[in-house]
Amino acid sequence: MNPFYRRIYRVVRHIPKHRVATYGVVARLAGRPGAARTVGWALSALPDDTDVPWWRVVNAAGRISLSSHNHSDVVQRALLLREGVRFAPGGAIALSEFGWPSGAYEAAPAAQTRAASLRRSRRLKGLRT
DNA sequence: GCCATGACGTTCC
DNA sequence: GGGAACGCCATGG
Repeated sequence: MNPFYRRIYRVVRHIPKHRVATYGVVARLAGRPGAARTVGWALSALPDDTDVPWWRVVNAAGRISLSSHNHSDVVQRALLLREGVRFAPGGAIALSEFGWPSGAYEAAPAAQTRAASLRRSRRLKGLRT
C-alpha cells in the first residue's frame, strides 16, 4: 500500500470525535494538496471492520457525499449525530464550528456552498447519453 | 502507455 | 444561487 494511503488514514484517525474534516483538508494534511479525489478513493477501499473513522470526512460543503454510492450516507449521518455533530437545516455541517483542524475553515471561500451542486453537475454530465 | 472514471475542489459564467 | 468547465491524483480497462 502506498504511503499516501497510510498518511490519509493516519490523518483521518487523528480527527477527534465531534469533529469533521473535508477531503481537501485531509489531502493537504496527507501531503498531497489537491488530491481530494484520491482521498475519497482511498476511503472507498476501506474494509468494513476498519478503525478509520471515515464518517468524519465530508466534502467542502459540509455535506455527505455518499448519496448515490450506496446507503452509507444514512450510516454516516447517524454516526456523526451520535458523536454530537449537528447538521444545519440544509443538511450541511457548520465547518466553522465542527471543522477540524480548527481554523482551517475560517477563511473558507463562499464557493463551498456551491460545491454540492457542482457534484451533481458532474454526475449529470457523466450520465448524459 | 493512453483513455475513462471517481466518497472532490476551485473558478468562471 | 444554479450550471458548466477545468484541475487535481490514483486506479482500472
